[in-house]
Amino acid sequence: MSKSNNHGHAAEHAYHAIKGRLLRNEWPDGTYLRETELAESLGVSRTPVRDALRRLAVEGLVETIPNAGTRVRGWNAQDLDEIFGLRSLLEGYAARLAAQRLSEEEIGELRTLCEEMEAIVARGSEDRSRREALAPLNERFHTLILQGSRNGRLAQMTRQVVSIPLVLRTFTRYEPEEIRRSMSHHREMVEAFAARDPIWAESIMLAHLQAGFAVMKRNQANPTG
Amino acid sequence: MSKSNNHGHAAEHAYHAIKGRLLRNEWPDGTYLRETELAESLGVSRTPVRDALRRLAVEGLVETIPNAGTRVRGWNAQDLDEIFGLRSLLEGYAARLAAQRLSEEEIGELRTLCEEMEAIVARGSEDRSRREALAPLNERFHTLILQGSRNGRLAQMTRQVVSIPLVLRTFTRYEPEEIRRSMSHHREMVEAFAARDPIWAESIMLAHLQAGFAVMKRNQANPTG
DNA sequence: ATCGTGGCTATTGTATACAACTTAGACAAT
DNA sequence: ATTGTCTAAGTTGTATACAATAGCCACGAT
Repeated sequence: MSKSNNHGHAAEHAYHAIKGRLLRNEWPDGTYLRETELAESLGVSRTPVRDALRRLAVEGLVETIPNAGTRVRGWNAQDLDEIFGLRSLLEGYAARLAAQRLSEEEIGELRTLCEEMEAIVARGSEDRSRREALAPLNERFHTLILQGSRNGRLAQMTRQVVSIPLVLRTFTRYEPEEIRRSMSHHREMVEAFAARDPIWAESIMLAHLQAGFAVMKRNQANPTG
Repeated sequence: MSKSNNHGHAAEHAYHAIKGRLLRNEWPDGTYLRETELAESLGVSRTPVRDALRRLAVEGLVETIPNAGTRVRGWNAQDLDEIFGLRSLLEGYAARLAAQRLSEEEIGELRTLCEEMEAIVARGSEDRSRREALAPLNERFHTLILQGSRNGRLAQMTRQVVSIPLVLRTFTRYEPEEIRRSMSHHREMVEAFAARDPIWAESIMLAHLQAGFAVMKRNQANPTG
């Protein structure tokens, strides 16, 4: 039997639904998200929709203008620089802490993730499907490191910052050499963790993110490769 | 004519009122903040109160437990370590960026703030009143640096992290030597900015925060000096 | 005596009704 | 032609009514 009702979950549902549509880029930048409209399309009232929009505003995905509405937030080059600077700072710090705090089991799982990702790359499938197979493993890899930092606030803040560039990931194309480099970074990071070397771990994390940023910037410049 | 009504400001009012009471430590840790109660005491309905509580939960001052309520969040030693680690990371980064980006006018204002704070210290009034006179100037000093980083998200994140230790500031006693050291840090930071030296600026900011943390930890150990 | 069960109360979550503000457009005056 | 004002529609902000959940206490069964 399903629950007789959806009570208690409407706000959560609205949040995930709207966030999903934002991450899939379904609205152009600047679009006003009308509460009534969203409420009807989701089958709930305006109250939980407002709740969800406020949360998304905190995360920076939309901006709320008092008495006028909330609209989809777009990012220019400077925004991307800001976000990437913060992300590097936070994830670099997380890697530094994680090197001292990850359990052997967690390091083992990171190593397994490396192997799985390398297997996918070795299979050499079409670009789009490979990216879709890689994404959840890569996300798990980074999430494990955040957890390994044993700093809950750091993990939460990082998730906030990282959610924004996700919007752009769909458009990013990696060259074969760049994929290999990314895999190599993951490998080396695990080694740094195993060696319990915070500086090594942080450095390679910074290089890893910086390289990814470079790829994204190149793709922003030439949108349709 | 005053505005005929307070419409449009109830949520904002509720937010500031509740946050103020939280920062003044009016409720013990773990106290459940009942929406109806707060609404009546503020003369508004539950709707804007809920809004305010959600915002405060994002900032980490309270925690919301689904279907049970939101309660005042307390911090243990580990929480304080986490918060301070993050604050150092973020404000250090801000100082590094600000060294390259602050305008000459802003550096001038920082220098003026130093002089004003030193004047207050030289006056040598009673500890409590001195602290109250110093606090807004010190806050302005740090805020200027955050703005000078020209990274809005960094400034916003830092404000989030910094608001929490504010709760504890009331209990913190500085020894004369510590006050002098703090003033000296401010001075040196301005010099680092004037020299446009990011590493110097970041280093002295880290030392400044670390020293403040040490004072707070000492006071936590012996609560009533 | 203890454990399980059932209803009761208090509180949160959601829906709806209403008030006030913002904005756009038409019309008039200069 | 341009500017200002007024009106009206649409949207957000707030209040209130209602639904449903969670925790607690009393009560009964074993």
